Amino acid sequence: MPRDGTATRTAIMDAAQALILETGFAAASIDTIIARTGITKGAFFYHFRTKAELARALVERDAALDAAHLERHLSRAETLSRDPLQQVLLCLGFYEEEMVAMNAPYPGCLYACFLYEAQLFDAETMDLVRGVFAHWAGQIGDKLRQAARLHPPRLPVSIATLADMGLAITEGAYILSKLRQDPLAVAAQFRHYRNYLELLFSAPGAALDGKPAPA
Amino acid sequence: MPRDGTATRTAIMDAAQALILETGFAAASIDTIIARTGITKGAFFYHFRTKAELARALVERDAALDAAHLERHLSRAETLSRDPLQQVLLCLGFYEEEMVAMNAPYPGCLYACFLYEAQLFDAETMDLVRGVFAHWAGQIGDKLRQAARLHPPRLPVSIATLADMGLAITEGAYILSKLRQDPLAVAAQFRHYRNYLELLFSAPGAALDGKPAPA
DNA sequence: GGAAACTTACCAACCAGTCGGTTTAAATAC
DNA sequence: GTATTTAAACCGACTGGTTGGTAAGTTTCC
Repeated sequence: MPRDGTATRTAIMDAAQALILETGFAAASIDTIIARTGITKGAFFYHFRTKAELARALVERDAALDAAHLERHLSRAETLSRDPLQQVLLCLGFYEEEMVAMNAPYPGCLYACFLYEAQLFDAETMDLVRGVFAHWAGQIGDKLRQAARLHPPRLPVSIATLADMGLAITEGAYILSKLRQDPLAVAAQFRHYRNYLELLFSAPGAALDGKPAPA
Repeated sequence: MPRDGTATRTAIMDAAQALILETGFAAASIDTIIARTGITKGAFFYHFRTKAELARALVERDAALDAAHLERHLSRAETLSRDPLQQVLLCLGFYEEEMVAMNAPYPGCLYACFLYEAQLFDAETMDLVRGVFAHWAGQIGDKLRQAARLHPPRLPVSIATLADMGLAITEGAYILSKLRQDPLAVAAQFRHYRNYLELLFSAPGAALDGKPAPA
């Protein structure tokens, strides 16, 4: 067996993803990708038959990472608390912690990037993106539905759109963060989402103090 | 004076914007734009010296429309209520009404689209986008700051990021709406934003009933 | 007639993708 | 322990189609 090509493959994918988030997919030429990776055209097309195949591979990789990410946070929250509401709040808190720790401005979300060039991709690739969103909202939605049963919400809300709100907040905050070059923007928005859930599911007169959000 | 070219100019811009929201800016070729507009290449380059100039014109047009849009809603809210909190809630309600009335799935936001291809545009064009966001968050932030003075928030929050949340929710909801081809997704998310503001600025034991949000 | 509003024909640069050839290192043969 | 084999991994020149942009001429309307 000859040398291992997986390092090259991931190097291509890393360079491609970074470039795509700078210029978009259409303008991210293969020539630039291979120049940044330090390889040649032949090597690229050995690993990916077409540019579309690279796109799909990138989405698949991110989807797997994100699913594992959520699973990690959720299971950790489930061991730390028995209350589904607390589990959601903890899980969102873990995401927030990571975002606070971020120093570089957020480069953007590949899913959103691809969505805004949607016509360039085959249906299967976009279905993968839809699947990522559906999975996240589904998992969080399940928890929220359990939470709503135990803690009647103070306003009549649809749980499905409430779970979607996490996705919307995330994507919107990525845009703000990217536009303003502000690494903290995402954490701040996540905090507001968590605030909303706390207020929504708290008893009418409950005291809601604690460590205030940093400015 | 020869014939009027403004009709052609707006036709180009309309066709361009629609196409750009389907494929992104880079993949929206001038050839396709002129084919859809029903003109020739010469006509295009008579109205716009470069493709970048078209991009800037599109952003400028949308920026002016959005500013007028906000101004209209805000002044209407200001005549309907004297309380700054109610003014914000009314203003957001007006946005929501429009989004509920929408039947076609949202095509996407030009600002976000351009942001995800940011490197293709000159700094001035992206500054225009930054300006649009800053203006909206500034206006709503002013109202929220007045509201917070009259109605102490139930949780310690940063007003600036609270105003930003409206932008984040909007952009995120556009993405959800576009991905799922769901015209109602934007209204649902806006409703949650309004819920959050209501809960945040309401007295601890206040009754918050009213017409429930539609499923 | 004169200028704004267009048309047509054209070009150099860049694009994704191809193809025959070369290098590399592990497995096998001796 | 060294020579040979073998296929994966990689190279780089090439191509046909598309791109943004140009320039010189034509139409339209006051």
